[in-house]
Amino acid sequence: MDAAATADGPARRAVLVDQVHEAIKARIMDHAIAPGERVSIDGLARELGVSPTPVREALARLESAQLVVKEPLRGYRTTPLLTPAQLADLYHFRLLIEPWAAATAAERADADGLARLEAELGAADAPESDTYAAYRAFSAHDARFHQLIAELAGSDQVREAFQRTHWHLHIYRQYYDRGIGPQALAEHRRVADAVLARDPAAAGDAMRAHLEQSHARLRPA
Amino acid sequence: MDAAATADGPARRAVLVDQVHEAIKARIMDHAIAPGERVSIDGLARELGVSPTPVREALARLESAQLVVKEPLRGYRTTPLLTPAQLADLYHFRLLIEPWAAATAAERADADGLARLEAELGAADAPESDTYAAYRAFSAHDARFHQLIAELAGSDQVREAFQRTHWHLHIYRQYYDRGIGPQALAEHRRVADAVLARDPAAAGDAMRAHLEQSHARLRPA
DNA sequence: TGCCGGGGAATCCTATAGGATCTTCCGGTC
DNA sequence: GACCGGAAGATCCTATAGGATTCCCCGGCA
Repeated sequence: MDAAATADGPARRAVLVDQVHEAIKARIMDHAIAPGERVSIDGLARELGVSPTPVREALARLESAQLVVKEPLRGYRTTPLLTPAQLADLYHFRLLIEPWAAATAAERADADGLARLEAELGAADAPESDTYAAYRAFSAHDARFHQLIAELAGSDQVREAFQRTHWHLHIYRQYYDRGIGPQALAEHRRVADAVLARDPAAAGDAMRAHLEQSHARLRPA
Repeated sequence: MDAAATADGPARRAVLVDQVHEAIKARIMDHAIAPGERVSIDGLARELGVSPTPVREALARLESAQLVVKEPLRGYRTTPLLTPAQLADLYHFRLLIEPWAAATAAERADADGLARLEAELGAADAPESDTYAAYRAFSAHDARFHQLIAELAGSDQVREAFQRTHWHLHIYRQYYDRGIGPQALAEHRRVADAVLARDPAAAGDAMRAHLEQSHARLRPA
């Protein structure tokens, strides 16, 4: 109950509102609720078998996280898909912070951190199938990998900033491409190798290349 | 009541929960509730003369914005003050994104944007007194100035990332220094002059210097 | 003196109720 | 055929109620 407490605390699952929050987030991430679609408070309450009160509280949290937007007296909607311009802005933002994080991780990471990085890469290889389950597994690895890089760089600010971008990308990505796992994984491997070799310049370059190629993969043709 | 609608939309003030949200945020910002202090849901409801339901929803929003943290079945607390290490991390993060924003603003801003920048600087000069009201006015100008730079650079991501940092800094700053207005304002002027002169390199350098000096002013002696 | 256990009060959490607002549909009018 | 007005239904918003958990104090015991 100690090492598992990374950011969310030990065991927050005693309260209904947290379960509701996770359930709604999952539905948005999985596109059980499409981007831009209306989200009914009472409807969700009926569907989840709870009262509207915890649903309301969960939606308020999701609003600050920008997964839904609120129109007073009219209800909530899921956040619309990013426009190409917004997608470009988001990747530009990541280019400002993540290459720095990779380079700094190569400088500062301790032995334990490098071991965790190696373990993350090892555990996530070969997303061969093109199924939805495989996609979700890859996406989870992607989130863990980038957050781990930020953590090794010692910056909570960068880690949290990445996390916010990741939610939007997760929603966006499914619409355009699902066969991106192996390519991204190979790029992750190059970043990790540079970090493990303690080569800051190479790590930064590898991360920059990864982000640019990732953006290119998502950009609509 | 029209020009004030910068990012929040025209008139969201028809719903009680929004008023409650603003009221609680103001109390945290003004230190009517100290950092780390417990925040009682029922207590706030009594104090504001409303029922606990909208208070709950407002606190859930503030939780995602990281102004309060929740301990299930125990209640909310205001976010503790940043440690010196966290403060350094936050400024490092700003150094990654804001000099870029200033340089890009110098490249891309249109005539209208430059006029707004000039107006912002002109309207905010001479915070001579050391009163609390003067501090609040300066802080509001500071937020607008940095967000305007991000906006001129064309990046919503940077603008939102700055906004999140500003909330924490606002809370932090009051504990250490209140006579910082004139210095910061002079640095803002240098940034703005470089942007108005369309000199990206100078704008980036001026912003970098501003952030480093701002950090130095806040760092505990 | 220090530690442990129990009881009451306060607080949190979820459900429910009723008033207010919005949406939708339908008939009437131009 | 197009536009406008009103009524029914659904939805949102706020208040209130009751059960569950936690906090706090105080008396008993080592």
